Amino acid sequence: MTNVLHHPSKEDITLPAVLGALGDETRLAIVSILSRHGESERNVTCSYFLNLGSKTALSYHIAKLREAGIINVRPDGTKRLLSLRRGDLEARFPGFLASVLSAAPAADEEVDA
Amino acid sequence: MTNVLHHPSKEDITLPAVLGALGDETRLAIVSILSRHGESERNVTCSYFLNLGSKTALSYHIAKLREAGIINVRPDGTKRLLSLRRGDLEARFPGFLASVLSAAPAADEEVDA
DNA sequence: CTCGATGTTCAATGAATGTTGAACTATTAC
DNA sequence: GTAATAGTTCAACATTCATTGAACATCGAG
Repeated sequence: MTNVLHHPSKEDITLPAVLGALGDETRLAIVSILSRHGESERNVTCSYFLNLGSKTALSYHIAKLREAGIINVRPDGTKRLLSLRRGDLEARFPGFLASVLSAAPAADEEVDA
Repeated sequence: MTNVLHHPSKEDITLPAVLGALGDETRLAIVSILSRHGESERNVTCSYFLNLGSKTALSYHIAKLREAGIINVRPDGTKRLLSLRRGDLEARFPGFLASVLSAAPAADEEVDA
């Protein structure tokens, strides 16, 4: 059925949805870590965050971030490549993402490498 | 009992708490309206927001904003004067409040004046 | 002191949230 | 083909969240 992942268009990203999505430690950590991985999607998949929770929980959180318009999820084989929607967020809420990221917790990323 | 309203000190304001508090339409509207009322507390009391919900609901939301460190609540007689903690928020998360406020919904403030 | 106004507290309620494990789909490797 | 890998979906569950109405506390005015 809905095999296509829905992403809100830039203009459909709303502030309450973004704030709500980021108001969770796990999701904030995902975004923070994601921001430290260069521009495009680079080998950052869902399982990259398994240290933050079970794969079911991650699926849930990542869907929330996607539906809020914060991240992009692109299927690549059996994996999903994740990336921050920096441009869209900056266009929609100038300065917002930068201020959040600069204040985001150090995010002791302990990754299963 | 605890007749004194607790406000977190500047350094105890955390990003997840702030994001969580702002991830609610009613509270975002309160903050938005509050930001449009000059610097200090100026005749802006809890009942100023009665168009946004019942007084019980407002008491709840205003307490949330206070506990998150977003607003200051100063008792004045039987009223409480509300004000944004602009300085503390700016010191803690530079640029954050400005970016949120500039993107916040127009806040059709219909006040019982 | 009594009244009216401003808010808070409490218990109850329903909705939304986040987590889990099992089952499932889809792709890749062999 | 089978098996392994990567995620999703589902039902169940516990927790938190937001709202309501009733009762209460506090202050100012008269």
